[in-house]
Amino acid sequence: MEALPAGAARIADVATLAGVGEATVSRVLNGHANVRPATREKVLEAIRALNYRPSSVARNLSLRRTMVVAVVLPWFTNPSAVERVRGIVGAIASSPYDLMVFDVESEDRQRRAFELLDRGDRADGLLIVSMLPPDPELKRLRAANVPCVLVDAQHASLPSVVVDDVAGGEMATRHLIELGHTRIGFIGDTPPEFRFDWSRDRTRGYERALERGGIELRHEYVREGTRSLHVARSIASELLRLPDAPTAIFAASDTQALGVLEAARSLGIRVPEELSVVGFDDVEVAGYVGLTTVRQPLFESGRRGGELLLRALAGRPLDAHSELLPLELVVRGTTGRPVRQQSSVKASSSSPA
Amino acid sequence: MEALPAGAARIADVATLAGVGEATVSRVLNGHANVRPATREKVLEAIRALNYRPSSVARNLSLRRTMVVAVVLPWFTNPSAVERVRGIVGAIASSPYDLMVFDVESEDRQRRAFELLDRGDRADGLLIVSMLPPDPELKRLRAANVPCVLVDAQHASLPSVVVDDVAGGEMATRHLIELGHTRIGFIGDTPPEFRFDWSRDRTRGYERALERGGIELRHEYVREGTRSLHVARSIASELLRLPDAPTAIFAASDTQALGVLEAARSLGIRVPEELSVVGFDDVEVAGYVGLTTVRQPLFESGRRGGELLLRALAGRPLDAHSELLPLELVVRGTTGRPVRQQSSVKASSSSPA
DNA sequence: CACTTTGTTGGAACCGGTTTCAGTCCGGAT
DNA sequence: ATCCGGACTGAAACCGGTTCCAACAAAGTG
Repeated sequence: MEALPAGAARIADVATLAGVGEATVSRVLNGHANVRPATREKVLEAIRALNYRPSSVARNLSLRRTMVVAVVLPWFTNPSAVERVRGIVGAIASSPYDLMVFDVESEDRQRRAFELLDRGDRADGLLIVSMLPPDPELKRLRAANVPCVLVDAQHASLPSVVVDDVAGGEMATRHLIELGHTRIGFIGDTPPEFRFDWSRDRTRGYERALERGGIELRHEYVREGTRSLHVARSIASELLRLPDAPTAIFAASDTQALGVLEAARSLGIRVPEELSVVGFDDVEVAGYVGLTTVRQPLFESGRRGGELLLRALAGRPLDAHSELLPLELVVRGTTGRPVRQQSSVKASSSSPA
Repeated sequence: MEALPAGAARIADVATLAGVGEATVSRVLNGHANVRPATREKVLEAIRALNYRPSSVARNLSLRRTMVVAVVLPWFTNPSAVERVRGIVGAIASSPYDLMVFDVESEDRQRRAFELLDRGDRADGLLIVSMLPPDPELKRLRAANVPCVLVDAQHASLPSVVVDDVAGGEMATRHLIELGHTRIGFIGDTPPEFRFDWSRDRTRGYERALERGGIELRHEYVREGTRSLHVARSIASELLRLPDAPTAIFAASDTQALGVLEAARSLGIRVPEELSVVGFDDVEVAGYVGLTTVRQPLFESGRRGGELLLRALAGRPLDAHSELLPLELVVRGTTGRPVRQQSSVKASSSSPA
């Protein structure tokens, strides 16, 4: 008579069929002790018969726990962000937690995301990537006792996984200086309000390297634009058309460095003979195009962040310690010694292939 | 005296403070009609005063709706899968739904994911990428009335977004044949049980192209391996060391094609002079290394799948129609005419090693 | 003025679990 | 035989919303 189940079985159905109380079914489900083996068997039998599975929503409500970890990040379109997410996925995969992704491309969406999250009823923990939540949100998160870990961002009151962007910027720039460059351009990132300002730190590293190298900072060499390939390309074009154009450019991200390479190509400027280019990140393509860059462990940053969060969720206390991941200069084919040029006399025909 | 809230405000608190019933608060929250303006204002005032925000879990339980869309996919590590996810994120971002990601690298995790999902209490809809859920799960999903859309997979009872893999395989192979190649190798994918078997279709396309081109199929040219760069590389090495080695290789994915390129490089075989290579997908790196490949709209497939699912969630019926996305051969630098080699004199008539 | 309507409202019953708490049943000790 | 503690068990009170339904007031109708 009841061909179609008309909805999944509830715990009450199991209890009825097994001839026990709901509490007992719950105890069996959660492996609590003190259930007589015979009773347990009856319950399991009923569960099997009804193909019963508890509703996780109801469970969440009752336990005040969701078994979900949320990742909040701006620009999921960014390849380096994706790499971090992959690390996070890797870390979370072997845990009982599931993953929710919030791509907050605008401040509006950011607010919405945190409104959902800061009560702690949508996710048990947060991984915040490459951005900083506004302070009121942080307060609420703390009040709701939702552990957070920052990845590629830093805050006095939160644990984080970062790299030393100042050192990285300096590393890249020093490499160019050591090769003999003195006219070194920089293409940075204009951070939206809500994003973490790592670009600024790389700029500082750039400035510091120049200073230590005894090279005067030229403001017309320092430009900012959104972190996109084609914006970087047009900025690079301007830079390269300067009367006294730089012989090297340090771009604050690989994506932007690729834009610089395109600009050079379309202007007929040869790399690295006439222009050296350094990027930052070491995304996959960097290896394929032979881009010299500062490698930061993107995947690892996500994995590590995930681990820290899991640890916090497991109840182990988590201090606001900031974990520093190593940077490494990867020298490939886009950097070389500058040619002595006044009016681009002769391109050295005996350049290293 | 109550400095710390000791937990977020509940609807009851709002009701009390506003001096109305809970039902009325709920009406105000959900914009129901028939609430006197004065009452509404009192409630809003109380909400503001308490900084109240409804618990989404409680809401979910009551409404039997989660406002979550889940993406289930094997191998989040795969760049083409990531590209699809980005398309999905793009489509979902502009909707009221949030996104959950289930990376099911093993059958075990797959089962777990569907156990969570098939009751429909964790997500309102599913996007299943590059895999096929087992039939019992599909039944449960249908019973629970959870709409599903397949991306890069096909099933008689479900709507899907796909490409014509047979045509794609044929397209790639025909390109090689038209260039004059007759000894064409194929490196395919060994699909785990639970994954959708597109590799098989590409193999069929390969076979069909050979047939139509009047070229005899040589089984020693057809190999399978997991979809990874280094496995493909070692397979390619074997292929290239064959006494009568192929002059061209069609790899069922760009990742594998990159492995082939590496194998060629380490064997000192020049591409495309001595070996032509065609991939499949057109991931970002393909453009940078100049790989000839069959482009499939990865991002678009995710976006389109997301759209279809949103439509279904909006109540519009959704038939099991399969949406076909276009393929396009992108000729770059890894394919060319074969050179006449002397060591092998008319291969097909003599004995195959 | 009595008698529907119609517009607002709050009590209470859900949604489907977990957990407290009080009770039952039992063997062992006095 | 009586008492006591511990092992099991189920009714009921949560978790925090939504919504049915009955109640009641104000307004419209005869």
